[in-house]
Amino acid sequence: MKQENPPNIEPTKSELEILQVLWEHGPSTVRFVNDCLNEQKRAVQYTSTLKLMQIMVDKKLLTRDESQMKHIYIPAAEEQVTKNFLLERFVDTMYKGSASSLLMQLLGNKKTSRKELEAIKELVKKLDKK
Amino acid sequence: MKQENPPNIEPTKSELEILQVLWEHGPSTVRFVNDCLNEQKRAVQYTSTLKLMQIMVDKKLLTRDESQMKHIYIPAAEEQVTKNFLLERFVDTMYKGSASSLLMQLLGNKKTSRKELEAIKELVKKLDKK
DNA sequence: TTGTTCGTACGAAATTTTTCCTACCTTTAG
DNA sequence: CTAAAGGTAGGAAAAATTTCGTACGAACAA
Repeated sequence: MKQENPPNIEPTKSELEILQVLWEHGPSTVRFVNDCLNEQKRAVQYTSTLKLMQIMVDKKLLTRDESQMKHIYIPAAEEQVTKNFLLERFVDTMYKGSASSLLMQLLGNKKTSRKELEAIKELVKKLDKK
Repeated sequence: MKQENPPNIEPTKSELEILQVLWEHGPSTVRFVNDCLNEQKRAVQYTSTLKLMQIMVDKKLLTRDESQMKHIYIPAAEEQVTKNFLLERFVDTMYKGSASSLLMQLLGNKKTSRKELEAIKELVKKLDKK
């Protein structure tokens, strides 16, 4: 059964990058993750990625299927659960836990596009109807 | 004249804690910041805080007034500018730049209180009228 | 004056995070 | 069979971050 609890340990920056690859592409081999990182992010040696992912298993951030020679790595917690956890920490530290403060900042941000604003309005409208 | 640009360098976790004290209380001495950290966060030696704040001056995250013996430290960038910068990075890395995705997550979060939801609705209503 | 308190500067140690080298095993092409 | 390619394991180095000890000067109370 899948782990639903937030990670006990906060993923580091590099660990988060790996989680993101796995979230986007599903359970993967080290080779695949490493290739993604090299394409999308920066040059990094295969064994570096391997090591990091092994550490993440130790930390219970990932689990892995060792039944094949090419191990398959899987996030230990659901994407939404982990993201929720990180978002909450972000809101707490940056906005003293006030989600509306965060939103206000978001709305005041010039780089938040008109399209985004429309989507946000829609969201809230739907919310109102409930 | 005050620096309005986002920090060239990303503040580390500890550096962010210091910035938050300065944002909340305004320009302060090391002694004051250190006391705050010890109250609000964790035990930390005076010279550790001093060192960190000196490093932050090197990195241009802070400036300081040395005209008195007790130096006064000041964030180099406006609170809003830095927070905007960090928020944007957060949205980019966690939600591929989609602010509405973030909001959706926020609204689905059980810990976002009813009160917060109301505040958010108000915000959007006001936005609509413009 | 003198010693205690409080400040800064700075080097270095400790810790955490990231990277990579080496060894060795399995699979596969020739 | 053999060599090459590709996999894991693990130690250690490198880099980044955090912590603190020591030195030393200024302020201040006795």
